[in-house]
Amino acid sequence: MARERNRESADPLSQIDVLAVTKNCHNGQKIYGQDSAAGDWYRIVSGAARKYLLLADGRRRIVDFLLPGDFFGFDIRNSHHFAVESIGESAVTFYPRLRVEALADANPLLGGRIRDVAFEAVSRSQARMLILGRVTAVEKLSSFLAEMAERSAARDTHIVILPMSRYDIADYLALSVETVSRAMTQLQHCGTITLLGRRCIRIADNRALR
Amino acid sequence: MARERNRESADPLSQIDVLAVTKNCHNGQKIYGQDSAAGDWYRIVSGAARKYLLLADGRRRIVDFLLPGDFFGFDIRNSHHFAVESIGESAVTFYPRLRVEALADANPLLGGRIRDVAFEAVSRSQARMLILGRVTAVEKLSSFLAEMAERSAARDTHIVILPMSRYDIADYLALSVETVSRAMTQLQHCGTITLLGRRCIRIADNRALR
DNA sequence: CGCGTTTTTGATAAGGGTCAACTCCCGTGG
DNA sequence: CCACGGGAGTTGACCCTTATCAAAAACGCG
Repeated sequence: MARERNRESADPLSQIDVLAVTKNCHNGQKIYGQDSAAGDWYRIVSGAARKYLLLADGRRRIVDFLLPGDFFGFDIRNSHHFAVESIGESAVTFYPRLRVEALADANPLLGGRIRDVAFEAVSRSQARMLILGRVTAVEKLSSFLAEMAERSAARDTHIVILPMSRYDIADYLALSVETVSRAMTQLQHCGTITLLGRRCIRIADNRALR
Repeated sequence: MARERNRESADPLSQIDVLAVTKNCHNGQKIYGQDSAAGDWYRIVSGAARKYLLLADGRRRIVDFLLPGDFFGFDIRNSHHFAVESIGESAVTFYPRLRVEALADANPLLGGRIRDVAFEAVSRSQARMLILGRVTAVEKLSSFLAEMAERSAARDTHIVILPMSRYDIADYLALSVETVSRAMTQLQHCGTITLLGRRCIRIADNRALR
């Protein structure tokens, strides 16, 4: 009985799962691009993805890293056309937008949850802007690592696994790869972090990171 | 936004106006701050406002300029607490959040429109991130002016009136005031813009701006 | 083991921050 | 009406951070 009540009081958001299809993506595979007819919303199940834009001069700007649980694809109608592609192996759920909206229209609880998800996206986006607004490279990288630690705080908060390459981080922070690398070693020398592997970091001094 | 208001004689969004109160704000007046109980959504009617955050080191980061028609206040539950204050004289409408949500629950069309507003906020936020990600000061300022021209394209697209000070622009672009000023004169020397007044700009070469 | 990619390290030059001085604009009050 | 004052905006000089070019080192994969 108690279990059934729990199921009923479960997140209304799970209602839309019946409409969804989940696909596996390999490294670099495009989930959606500029050309996409864009009838879907998406959610990362496992792995990671990057939302990016190629500038006229050939540079690449990554505007968001998508991690498990993150929804995306709200910005389709935006004048700037982003593309999203998988980082390594990942699993992504596709939600048909029209059918989800129809369901939301019929169910206020679900509609409210979708609003919340959108508001969350706004919050994340503005938090990211604060990172970009920081002055020095070390500050930018520190903020980035703190953000990653917070977002992937499934288990040990002190260990952060970075799914993305240094190039990805550079394009995200608007820095050069070399500067990212230098900032990383500098943080290690200061004793703020410890590099367990090239993409695995232990946060030694959480306070210094923020 | 203005276009959408004109699109149909009865935008479902106008339903929430009956719940709203509009207030006049003077220069620098706080519309909401960290302490706010945060039971409201807001919309700029006239004038402008800045959404900002004071950093530990005393610097100020402006994450958004609010212009007529813009909704804000969605991010109240965010861990980063922003404050919003009026730039010059402005008029702001206050919408009681709970009552608006109740209305949205009862009216799917309204709920959908509110989702759209939230999605728009995401889009704007990501467009802003692209500006911050630009490399040189001239590029940043160019993008900013282009954004302002587009957002305030009520009448002549070529004339842009900046409600905010150079200091505001600097804190928005993560530059120093001096650099903003230098970039402004540089754009003028290149013939891209013409300064009609200190806060009034004519865009001479729209293509060069982007 | 050897090759290519990723990451790190080094040297140089350019762009922006900082400090300082100056000009412009606007409102105030004599 | 004009002088004054203060904030806003501009310009200049100097130093520090970062991008860029270049190369070496570490790692992954066959």
